[in-house]
Amino acid sequence: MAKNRVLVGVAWPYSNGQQHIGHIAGAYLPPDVFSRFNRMRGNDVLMVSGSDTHGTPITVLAQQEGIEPKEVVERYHPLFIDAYVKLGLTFDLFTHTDTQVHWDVTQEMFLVHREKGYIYADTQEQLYDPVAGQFLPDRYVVGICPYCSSREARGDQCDNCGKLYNATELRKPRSTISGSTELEVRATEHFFLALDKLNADLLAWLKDGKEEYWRPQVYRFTLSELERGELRGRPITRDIDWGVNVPVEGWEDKRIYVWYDAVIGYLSAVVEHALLSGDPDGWQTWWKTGAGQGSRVYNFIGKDNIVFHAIIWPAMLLGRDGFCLPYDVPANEYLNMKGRKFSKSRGISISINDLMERYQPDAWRYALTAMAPETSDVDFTWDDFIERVNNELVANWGNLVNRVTGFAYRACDGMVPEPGELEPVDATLLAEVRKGFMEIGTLYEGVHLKAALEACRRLSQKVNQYLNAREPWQVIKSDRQQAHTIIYTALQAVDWLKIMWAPILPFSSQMLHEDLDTRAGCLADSTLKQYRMPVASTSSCATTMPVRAVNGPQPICRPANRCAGRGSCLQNWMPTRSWPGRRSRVFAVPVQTKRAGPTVNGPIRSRVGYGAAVEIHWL
RNA sequence: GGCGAUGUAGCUCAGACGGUUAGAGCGAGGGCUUCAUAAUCCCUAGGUCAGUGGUUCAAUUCCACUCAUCGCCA
Repeated sequence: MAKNRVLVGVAWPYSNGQQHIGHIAGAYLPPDVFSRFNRMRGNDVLMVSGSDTHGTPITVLAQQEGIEPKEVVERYHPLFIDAYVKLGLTFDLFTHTDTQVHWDVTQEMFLVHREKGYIYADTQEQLYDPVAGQFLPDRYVVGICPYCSSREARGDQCDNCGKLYNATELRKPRSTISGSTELEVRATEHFFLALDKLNADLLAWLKDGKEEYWRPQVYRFTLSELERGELRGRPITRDIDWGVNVPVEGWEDKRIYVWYDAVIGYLSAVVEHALLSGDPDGWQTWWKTGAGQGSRVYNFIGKDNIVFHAIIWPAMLLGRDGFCLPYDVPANEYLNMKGRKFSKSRGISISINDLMERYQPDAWRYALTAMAPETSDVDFTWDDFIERVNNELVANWGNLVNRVTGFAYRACDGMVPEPGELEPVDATLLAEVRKGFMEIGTLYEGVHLKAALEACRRLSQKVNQYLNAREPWQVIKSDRQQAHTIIYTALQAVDWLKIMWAPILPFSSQMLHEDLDTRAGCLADSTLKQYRMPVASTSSCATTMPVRAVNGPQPICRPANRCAGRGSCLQNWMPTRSWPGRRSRVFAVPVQTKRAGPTVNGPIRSRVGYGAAVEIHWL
């Protein structure tokens, strides 16, 4: 495994509705912060995800609205992309599961698993609706709970008492498709993934050092599941007509169950990225083990998804030889709205597509990182959001930048001053800030993003303290040279801090980057290595560079207006500047036309039949 | 029901192979300062660390159980 290759897999959102800030805080912003850090660190990073286009949530919604599942996907997929771009999420590829590549990769994996004996066929008894002429998977049937007699129990589980059962045990079952209660129990054949055969291997993989760095709740949950040794075969096909075809003769009327194909997206998206990059075999560099190959694979998810990413997907990879298994699965808990789960149906929701209409991206990135539910569920409140942005981000870091660059601009003719001999206090400050590269870098690397944010804030405070102690605005009246030394020191500290902040605050860091050096390029293209230099010879804050060429520095971030949540209070909180695109990334692929009939495929690089990619620029 | 997690100052969270006065930020009260985005900086107040029982010389930190909340149960 090559340590400097980092593959960041982000949970695949169901494209059956808009996402809310709970999703962002839990599973979408953290991988971006992490990826940005790794890129600046000089690692090769590939961050991929896409819309999960299959599954009953989508077909149910389509049925309700009387439209095709594809139309549901086409409605929400672009909304995801729009919000991600505005928030500055740097996906190398955000695709979806209805691409030819994904179908090919999925079917290939299915065939390999089957050939190796990890997939077998078995019959199940299931409810059949003669009126609709189809079998009824769990979400398509309701009835009376066999245990607590609750009405409106779902096909597989009762919401009231939480019991699990087979739909055939339901009393008075009713089809949600036709409404019919004249249901039959029929035998139906399905393929199963033999997880039991992989239980021991999974346990060995988990126990091989994962306890050292996995989040405790993820590790313990996974461990307890595996140690019981009771993993069972799990059905991977269903009697539906939306999803990836089963690549076996005689199975044309069934589809691969969404959970099996969705996680394969982590592989198929890399394959697709390789094809788009003109290097069809490039995916192996990321996924295959062996000399000079492989990567550290991270899967950022919510806590509801742990079983799929820490057990099932690793099992599927073990079922093929020579593939990298997840290195870490940093699952987050939930960000809730005042103790209640975000729920679109109950009107408890802040959609991610609303976020950028209200506040600038870095405000969200800061607040949601600070509030991140890393160890337990967290309540989101607007007051909390406003206070964090105004009293922490703006007051501490934003104001520091403003006072330092502003004073430097006015007192030193818009140039970074030539420092004299550093006093011990000056050198001490710079030494402390420089240590932050190591300390904060370690935190980012271990995905302790909240702690990294706090460490950044603490260092920013050190610089504020330093300024209050040194008072350059007083010193300059009597000793110009010493004042210049102080300003230089503060500027250097701020210049370093902007790098430490950059993964969380890419937009404002870029703004400051340009304020300190008008010839500066894109900060996201820089690597931390460049900045690990002794103060005396640092080039990042070169003494001949203007602090800001024309009108003096502008605030890099501004206070948030108190009327958040009620709309139309945005005028003073939009990004203060915009940039031309600096860096292009293949980002989105339009939903392609649904293909007809089953596809029994050959090698996975044989087809490139997907729609045109879109180039997106990001910082 | 089973498994896992969470429950620490008003709020959001840290923390401790068990051991002197349990930490931070925000909020609150007071003060200095004015380079700065009514920001900074300093000081103060605030907690019987969910409850009960157990192990121990000593537990908030380990164990058991209870309660509340969340996730998973293929």
